[in-house]
Amino acid sequence: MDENETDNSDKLLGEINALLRSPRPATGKVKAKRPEITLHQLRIFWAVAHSETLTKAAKQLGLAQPSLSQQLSKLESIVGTRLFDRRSNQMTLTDAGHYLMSRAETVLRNMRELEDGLTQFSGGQRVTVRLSGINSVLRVILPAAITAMHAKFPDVDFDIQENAPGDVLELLYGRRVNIGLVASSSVAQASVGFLQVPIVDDPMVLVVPESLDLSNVRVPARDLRKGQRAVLNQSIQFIFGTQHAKRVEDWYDQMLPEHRVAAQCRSFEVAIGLVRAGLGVCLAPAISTVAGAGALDGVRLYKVQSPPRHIVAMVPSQYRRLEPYSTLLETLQDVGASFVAPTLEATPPFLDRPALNDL
DNA sequence: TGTCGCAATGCGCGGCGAAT
DNA sequence: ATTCGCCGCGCATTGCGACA
Repeated sequence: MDENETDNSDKLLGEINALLRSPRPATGKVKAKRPEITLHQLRIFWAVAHSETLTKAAKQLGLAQPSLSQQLSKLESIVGTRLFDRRSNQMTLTDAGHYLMSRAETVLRNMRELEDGLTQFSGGQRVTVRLSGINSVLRVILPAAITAMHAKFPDVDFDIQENAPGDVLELLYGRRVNIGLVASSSVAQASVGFLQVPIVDDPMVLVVPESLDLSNVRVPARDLRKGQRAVLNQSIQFIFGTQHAKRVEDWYDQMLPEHRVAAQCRSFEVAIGLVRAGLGVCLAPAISTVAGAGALDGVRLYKVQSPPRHIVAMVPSQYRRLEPYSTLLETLQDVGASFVAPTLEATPPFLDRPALNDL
């Protein structure tokens, strides 16, 4: 972070308030205290702007919806204009709202960084690392990393949120979490001020019902029975974001040109259940196949010639050298390096060709 | 007499549930 | 989503007793 940005944070909130102070009326002996914009109001404003409804924002903040309504009303009365257009089930920013939004983000970001920066001076006090990531990485990589961290930093707590990749980035950019764990393909472009620390390469695998032996299949139409071909050509797509969904779809189109989408899932547990039941096959990241004992009964995992997904830790660049984040990143890398993918069967001959696109 | 510590009190703020 | 009434909490103020 730019040092000047921190200094400017205080000034900015002060300036917002100063600009709003109109000359006080001469009448009246007692000067009533003028209301000022508070950080609390800015946090609520930010949350509503991002979630677009008071109800969603209230859930996100852990407050009741009426409280948000009241705080927004206060903020609007201080500002002297509407910040949101109220439509049925949607709150959209007005021009004034957009103007405040750009300033509020700076204030909130700097406050968060100020709080985080001060943790290094907190001595024996407890520090909370806020972390958001996709389910599979949180389940497989994180536990070992946190165990190792507890040995080195017993006073560090973890606030862990499981989210879809888009939400992870949203939380990260809004400085509501310190670290995001996502696939690098989820990050559309290089984000200014953020580092991508590589954690683990996660190979893609094809999950099929146990009865569907593909080990010697060179031409499915010739080597498989009609019923087996039907199962192979029913894809159960394991998706999160639209970008990833498109790439997975391309892979199926190239490798199984006769396939049709039987189901779309957002959790591997559901997808693997459908595969086990014989509904179809599923292309999934290997890490997501690591589950509790017995979870992989009834299915086979095949290697595919598709580039691995790269799991990265997204962090604001200034955290790279700040404890305990720095050690946590190193620990995540150590755990990632020692990750052992489940035992996979060799790529079926008919799939033994490279896919055109990265997943 | 001035200072300190503690308890009681009042006020403002922000929370919530219910009603609209 | 907004409004209303109520409740709890935190803070400032006030009053009182103990002490130097």
